[in-house]
Amino acid sequence: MTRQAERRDEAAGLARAYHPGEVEGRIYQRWLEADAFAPDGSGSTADDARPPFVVIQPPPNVTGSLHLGHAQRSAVEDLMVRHARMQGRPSLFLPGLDHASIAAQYVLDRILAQEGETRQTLGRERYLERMWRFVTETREVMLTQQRRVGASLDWGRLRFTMDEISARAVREAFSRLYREGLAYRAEALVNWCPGCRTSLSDLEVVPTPENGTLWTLRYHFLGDDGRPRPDDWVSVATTRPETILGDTAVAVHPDDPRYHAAVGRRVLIPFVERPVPVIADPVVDPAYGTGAVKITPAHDHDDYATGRRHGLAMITVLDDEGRVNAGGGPFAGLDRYAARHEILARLDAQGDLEGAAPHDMVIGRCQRSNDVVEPRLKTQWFLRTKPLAEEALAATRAGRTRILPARFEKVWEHWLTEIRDWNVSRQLWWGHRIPAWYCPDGHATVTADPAGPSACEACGRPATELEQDPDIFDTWFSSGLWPFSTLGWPEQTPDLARFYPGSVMETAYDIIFFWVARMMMLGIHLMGDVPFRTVYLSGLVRDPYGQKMSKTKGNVVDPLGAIDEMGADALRFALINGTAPGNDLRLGREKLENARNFANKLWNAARFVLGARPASVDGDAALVAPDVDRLAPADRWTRSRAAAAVEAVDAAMAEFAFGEACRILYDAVWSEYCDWGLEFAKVRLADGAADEADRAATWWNLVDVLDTYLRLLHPVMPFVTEAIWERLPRRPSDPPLLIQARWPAAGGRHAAAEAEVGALIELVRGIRNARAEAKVDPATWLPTEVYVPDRFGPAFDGLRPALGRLARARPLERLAAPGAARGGAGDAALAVLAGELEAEIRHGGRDPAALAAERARLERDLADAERLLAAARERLANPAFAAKAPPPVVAAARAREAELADQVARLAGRLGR
RNA sequence: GGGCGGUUAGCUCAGUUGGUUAGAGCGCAUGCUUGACAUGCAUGAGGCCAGAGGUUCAAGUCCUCUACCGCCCA
Repeated sequence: MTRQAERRDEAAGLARAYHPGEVEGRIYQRWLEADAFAPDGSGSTADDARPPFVVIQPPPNVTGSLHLGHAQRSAVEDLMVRHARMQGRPSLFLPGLDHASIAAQYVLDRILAQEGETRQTLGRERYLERMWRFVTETREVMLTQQRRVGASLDWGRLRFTMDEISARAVREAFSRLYREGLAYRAEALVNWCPGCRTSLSDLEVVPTPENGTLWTLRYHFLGDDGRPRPDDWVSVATTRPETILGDTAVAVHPDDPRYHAAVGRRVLIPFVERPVPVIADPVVDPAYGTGAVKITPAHDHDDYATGRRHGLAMITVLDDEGRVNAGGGPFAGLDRYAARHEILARLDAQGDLEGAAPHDMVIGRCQRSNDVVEPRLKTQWFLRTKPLAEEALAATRAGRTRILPARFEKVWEHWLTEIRDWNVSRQLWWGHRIPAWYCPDGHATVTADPAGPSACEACGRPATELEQDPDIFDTWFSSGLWPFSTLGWPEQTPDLARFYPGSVMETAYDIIFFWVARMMMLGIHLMGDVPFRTVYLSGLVRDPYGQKMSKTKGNVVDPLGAIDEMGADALRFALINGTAPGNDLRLGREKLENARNFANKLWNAARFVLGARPASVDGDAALVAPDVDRLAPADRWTRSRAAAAVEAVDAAMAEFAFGEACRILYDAVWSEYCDWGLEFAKVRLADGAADEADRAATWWNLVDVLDTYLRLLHPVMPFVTEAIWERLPRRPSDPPLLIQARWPAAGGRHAAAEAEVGALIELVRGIRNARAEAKVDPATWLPTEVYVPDRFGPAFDGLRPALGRLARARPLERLAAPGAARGGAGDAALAVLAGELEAEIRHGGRDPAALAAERARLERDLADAERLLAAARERLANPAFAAKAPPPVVAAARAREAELADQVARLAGRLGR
């Protein structure tokens, strides 16, 4: 950098390039110190008469760390909140953390294993102490990361799903559901993870394709003497030979002729020597295996249903860790897979293993530990979801809650219609303990009182004889209360009255059932109103190849790394720009670089504006809206284009089209404000001949328009906009910080300026194009004559110096009449036609190559125009078009035809035709 | 098996209720240290909007079917 350049930078007070690392921490601190985040903070500029805007943040896992999905959600949520805040709405953005019991235990158990400990060696109490220590450390990681992203969360209202307020809400919710008969305890077949040693909800079981084996085994029929007949058997097919120990029947299809004679007879289950009947049931698929299947009601969901229909015994043969239990005869103590191996070997040895065939199957695995899920009979708490789901469905059908994008409504409908009861018991320690106490007679007493019941509700036995359920709740139960537990429910707090229901629930579409549905069901039931008006579902963030990011694949982009390198604004912009709601996003380096470049562009535009302040303007002067009459046409154009951006961004925001809003602003700032607005103004500001007041007006206009763009961009790029704004002159009525400032009001379009200056811009483009194609050295000034219709005259005169510079035209003369046809092709002038406007560039030379290029360009333009003209005429020639299309469309088509015809004529003339 | 989404420039993606010439970023080509920015400037090339039917004055956009890819549910 030259010395001179350095001095200029000092003068502007801004570094040559935007360095986010130098401003982000300081800016976030300023927001915090100003107390600008809370709706009722001392720095809030909200208008309390306006309706509040509430986003309760989906609480990330306390033991996790921020990934790009979180970053995107935070960016989107923060964008909505900052926008609402600037509109003067009291805006609450409530932060929180989720205890994520099974995930947290999984993480901690692995750490303990490294220390040679286990959950069991520590015991419940010490384990929980350890967990609290652990989450106290990890929670800071998450919170710091949220700040780095720039999320304007109300930290004073930070909540944790395991804090006392949440705990109270959980107890209260459960005891109410229990009293209403919506929570019940029953023995049922549940999904059991032997690794995590807990039951799981249906949603936590991931169906996984597997290359398994289908074995065929022989069960021998019992003879009249009660002994198995060596030569008389039924062949059954199974993928799980170890479960034969729990078999209580063999089933065939009632219409299967192969087995008519077998139904009603009895076979002997080997090893456990159990006689069981052959039954007929239509669920059996005769085409599967041999058409005869073994029935293990205690270890298979389908068999469980069959067993219940036929009143079969349910014999559990596996324990909590997936080992064969004492009922498993010679195999007791073996792991389920070791037992499988052993059983097959012994069946084979005794000639009862008939065959084995490869078999593609789907098995359930634990979402967390990936262990194969084992269905087991357990006594657990369940929620009756049907009535709750109906209320949730009614709410979305009536539009009391809107789901965006709307296509997810179908998925929503289907899931809630088919919903099954929700198993909420978990055999874990880290979570909310179920507030149910049992007396020796088996009566259950449920209470919201943290001290527990004083006596058994049913038989009056004293508390000392009661024992609390050792289980905890499914994490999603407490998460389901989040929209109101965070606001203090069940206490009727002022926050609850003011901020429930929330405005928008923003989350990724993959937890619509896990979480959104549960919040809806519990919110409507317990609060009497939906928890939020809008559900906004984001897409998933993927790597550049479309893969889901995961630690095991090693393709995870660390948001903090991206922020360090590119800046938080760049990350936010990259995560939102050009996205559509519910659509996945592939994020790669290019998008981040593009966003970083945009932030830098904005920074440099500000640098220019600040550095270009005319000497006559006091550096400390307050921003005054410039006198529009005094402005040059280009200034009015710049102003009007900003007004257009306000309109377009408002429209996009109203539809939650945030990606579209970003795109509009990117274009407006870069392609309009910087490329043309600043370039036009540059010339006027440097024009020594111009009136000092005119120069000041132009400069103030640049400041004013930049101020508008900073406001529009602030929700998505809060740091760089705030950093610029703090150096920019502002109105006396403005607050100290941009975060507190008002969103720009719509209005102020200037149609004439847009049309006139727009046409002149096209002319400059045409001239540049002609020069480039003729290989004119860009540095060369060429005499240029321009024709503009009279109505564009004043605009042309006002812009003449700027046009001259941007088109490298000197001298730049105005022709009185269209002149494109004058010279004819082949003279030493380049002809340019831009709409009604024309230019002739005198380049003097008669280089044959340049002449040929010139002619080729005009030929190409003519061919294009003719093609378009033909299309336009064909359209108009259709009588139905004029008859049926709306009049404005027809009028536009006619005008278009005339314009094209004129262009064709002029181009043809120029080419000597 | 049921449902949803995608298929638009070499790549990644926008495209609001059908309405002038389908856009962007990156990449590519050519040329530029032009007084904010090389994280930049200028100019350009590049698209039968997956395929086939249909509705309409008019279809990337609405309907039907097909193909391929992906996701969800069972």
